[in-house]
Amino acid sequence: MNNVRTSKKRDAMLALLRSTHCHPGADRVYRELKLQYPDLSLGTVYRNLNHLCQRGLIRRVGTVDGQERYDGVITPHSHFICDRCGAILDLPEHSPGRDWLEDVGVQYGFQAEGCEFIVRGVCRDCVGAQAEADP
Amino acid sequence: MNNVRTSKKRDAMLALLRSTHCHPGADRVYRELKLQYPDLSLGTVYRNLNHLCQRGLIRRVGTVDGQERYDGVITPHSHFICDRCGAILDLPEHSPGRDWLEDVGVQYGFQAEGCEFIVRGVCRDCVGAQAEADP
DNA sequence: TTATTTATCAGTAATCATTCCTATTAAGCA
DNA sequence: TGCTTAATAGGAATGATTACTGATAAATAA
Repeated sequence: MNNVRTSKKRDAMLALLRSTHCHPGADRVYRELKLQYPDLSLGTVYRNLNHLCQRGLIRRVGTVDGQERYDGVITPHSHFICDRCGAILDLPEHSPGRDWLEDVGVQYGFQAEGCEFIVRGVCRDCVGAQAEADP
Repeated sequence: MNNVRTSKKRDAMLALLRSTHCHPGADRVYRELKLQYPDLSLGTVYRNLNHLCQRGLIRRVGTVDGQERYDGVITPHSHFICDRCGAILDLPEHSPGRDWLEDVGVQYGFQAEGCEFIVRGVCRDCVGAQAEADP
């Protein structure tokens, strides 16, 4: 007796998120898997994204242009978000010393579940496009 | 000739954001200033929040329960976000060494505009509430 | 001060991401 | 093979944010 059943569509979502580095949003996941599963519903995509997050199999990266973005790679690493085109890049891990997190946790009385470091700016492609436009 | 005029409501919004540590969202700003300016419009709140962000006078902190949250204190510091009640706390600054940011910037070709470190978990009040519920 | 220009605003409609609802399907187990 | 119920499709509902339009008021000059 297990209260979580296997689901081909959910498995496909997890596989898709694990195989890409573009940190897609719900709409992107929906459109890509719709090709393989023509009867896929957008509600199913959202439900399974939440389901996978709750089980810790994927992570929310942040919202870009009002859309939540997801990451199937859950090993510790940082992210760069391009404010121009919305691209999200993986960066090497940057976390504070465990002592820093413990210190502020004790000082402020919170229980830390996780932490992330996010860099914002303009990505390589957008910098290049700007350079071409401004001679 | 200046293309930015002073506005009592915009000034009041900036003053409110600078005077509080709760990192309010648009709705909170609207409800608080509605007391002082009964004819305040929600559209004005959103327009001015974007306006102040573009001028670098306030910062977006992140979305909590689907609502964008804002910070009027723009000196470098980190944030803690409570996944239970949505509270956002200010933490001391924690940034990587400038060399780290420059190194990854060169490596990945991006121009960094800013970076932030976010800790998520359960805040002191919610930990206490949980302790009371579970004897 | 008065006139002119136009940034700002109130009010409301529209947009869009996300969630909720209900009947239906199918995964796991006996 | 049935039974139970998690998972689903489809669509309606929600809610934050934006867009639109006519009115208002801040800066500047006459």
